[in-house]
Amino acid sequence: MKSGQKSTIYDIAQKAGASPSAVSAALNDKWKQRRLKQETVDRILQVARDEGYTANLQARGLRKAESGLAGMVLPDHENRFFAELSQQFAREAHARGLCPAIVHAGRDADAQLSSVESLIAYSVDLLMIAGATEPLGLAHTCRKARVPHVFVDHPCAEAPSVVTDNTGGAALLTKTLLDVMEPPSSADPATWLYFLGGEQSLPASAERILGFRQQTKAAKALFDPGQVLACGYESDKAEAALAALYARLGQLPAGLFVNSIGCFEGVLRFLSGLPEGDIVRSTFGCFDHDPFATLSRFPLRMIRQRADLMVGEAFRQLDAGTSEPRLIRVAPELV
Amino acid sequence: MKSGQKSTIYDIAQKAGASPSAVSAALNDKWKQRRLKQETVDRILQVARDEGYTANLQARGLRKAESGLAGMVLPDHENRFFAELSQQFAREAHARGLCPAIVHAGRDADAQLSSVESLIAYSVDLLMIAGATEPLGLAHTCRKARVPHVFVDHPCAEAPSVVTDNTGGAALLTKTLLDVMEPPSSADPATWLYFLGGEQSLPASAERILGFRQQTKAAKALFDPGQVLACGYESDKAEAALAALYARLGQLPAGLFVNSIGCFEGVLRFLSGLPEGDIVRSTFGCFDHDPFATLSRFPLRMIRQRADLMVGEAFRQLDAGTSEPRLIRVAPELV
DNA sequence: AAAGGTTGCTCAATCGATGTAGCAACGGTA
DNA sequence: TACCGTTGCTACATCGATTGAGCAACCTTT
Repeated sequence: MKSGQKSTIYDIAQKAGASPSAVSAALNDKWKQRRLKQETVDRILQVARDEGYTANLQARGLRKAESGLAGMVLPDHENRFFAELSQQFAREAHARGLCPAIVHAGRDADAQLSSVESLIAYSVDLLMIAGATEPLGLAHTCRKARVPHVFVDHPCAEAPSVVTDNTGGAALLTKTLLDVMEPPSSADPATWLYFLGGEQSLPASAERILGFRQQTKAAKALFDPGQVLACGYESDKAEAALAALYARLGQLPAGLFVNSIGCFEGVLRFLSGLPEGDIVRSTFGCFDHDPFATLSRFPLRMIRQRADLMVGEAFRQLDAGTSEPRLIRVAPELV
Repeated sequence: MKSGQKSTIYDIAQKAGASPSAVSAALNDKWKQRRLKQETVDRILQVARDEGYTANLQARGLRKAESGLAGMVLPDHENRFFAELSQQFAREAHARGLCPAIVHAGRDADAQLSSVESLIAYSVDLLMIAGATEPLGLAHTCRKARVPHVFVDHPCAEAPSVVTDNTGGAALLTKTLLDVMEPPSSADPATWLYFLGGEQSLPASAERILGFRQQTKAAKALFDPGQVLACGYESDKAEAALAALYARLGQLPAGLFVNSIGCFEGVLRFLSGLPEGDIVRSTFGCFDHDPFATLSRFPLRMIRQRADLMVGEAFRQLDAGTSEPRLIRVAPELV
């Protein structure tokens, strides 16, 4: 107080005429087990309050070999879904009395690894990893350090993981779109439903494509491998791919399943150059959600990943203490 | 290694046939000052590498009375602007060799205070506070703990602060909207430009309203206090307020200055229930930015706060070590 | 009065890294 | 031979909180 320095249990002990151990016990509500008099405890707590004492969590962490920190690693925050994940993570961490430490590590595997190592060096009590580029290495590091960990969004084959039910979500969106469209005919590619965006090699995309195929096949609306345009995740690529499709068909396709919000941005850019009439004949869906996408001038079905449920599931895994691999799928919702 | 436990400098010392001090010196590149033989150092480093040693940052932090953590407190992440702030913060923290610890504290003053205290308890090396509800108390706590701190978005009268030039930005947006609209007439409230959202009592809103008033007055388009609808920041409130206005006017107003992206969401919800023709006669502006909003079905001018510049300025304040109050305004851009 | 139990506390080691102070061995100088 | 300087290292206290072990003082019991 006097010098503006933070006070320690030693200061408090002195002012309260007690020992540091007594102070510690009093502050941690362990005074009954340690058989301190109520009176002594009251005295200590009074002094602590007067001094504005707050524990040095590094010292506690060092002693107890834990930190009270909940670590999260994720690629970035510019994505609505990740933003929701981190928000929910912070909420749940708080509810467990942990302080969230969130690190943006980008998409680079090495950067992600160094972020994980750095969090481990702080003795984080748990680690949630979203959008891991190379999950196996990260899981290995976590296990070596005995840190409870869980993967979200991108699963890991060797650790508990929570992911969106991509196949189911894609199937749902596909079915919804087909229900709204005129029945496609094999003769005319312009009447087909196309899948746009993502990469075959990535599990998430692959699963969505699977869901798309299942439903189009069931509805006898799968005619050609060319219905799936896995052009990548960048908006530019999606814009270009759609432009090419438009040129080939001479018009927009009857239906378009857009694989991510980034791609959808590209789609919107392309559409903004078209006359109104061209657009209203088409049906659009997007596997991702953004409240502002409702702004579009045509009806749009969207799949919203349930960040809240996913984080909840992830914490349940951590609470359960399982470190065995396990894949949990959370159904997304149709908006 | 063998037991999977993390190794310490003591383990390394033993395996390398050296003392813990020597190990510490070697690992911290202080061996020249400590006069260790190159050979010894090499031996130590080799062992450290083999063991996969990483320092216990809590122990180091305890000893050095610092943590290598850069703390940030912000209300939430659902807002694009805050998301950008935190992203930029993480980048800059990283560039300084610090690990970002980002806490979502909501808008509640007590929650924010306890977040700040908690971060201080971890001996964060600096603290950036965005959107503080009651900055003075927070600043006081930081000063008492001698933690360098800076406020962003919501300024503090007693500490370095970086804010958007709200007045200037609002004036710019107002002027832009008025330039596009038909000249409003005092006789017909439906021809007016309205301000929607925010709270008079909050500095940011007050400044924006000031900028709005300046420009509408200059353009002789300020007719009535009722032109400013400070209904709060929630989308529901904004939706309700706009609905009420619509009911009163029998139509949409000629111009609408929406105070934040959250409010704009409410506006969009309301508009989605209206026929196309009703909307095209109005001019919209929003003091906030979202990439998707640029693709809306009506033209929309947006003010984009420069999170990147703001965080940069904020770090410059921290680097300079000034703890004296100082208010830095960063001009936003029109999109 | 000796033995045993309870009450109310304190001592001291511990966590892992850091850094000052200092020790031993050697070479050179007077 | 005694003295000093350099080189290469180690010992030990320290940061602040936690916690097992243990010590007085007091009260019962036989």
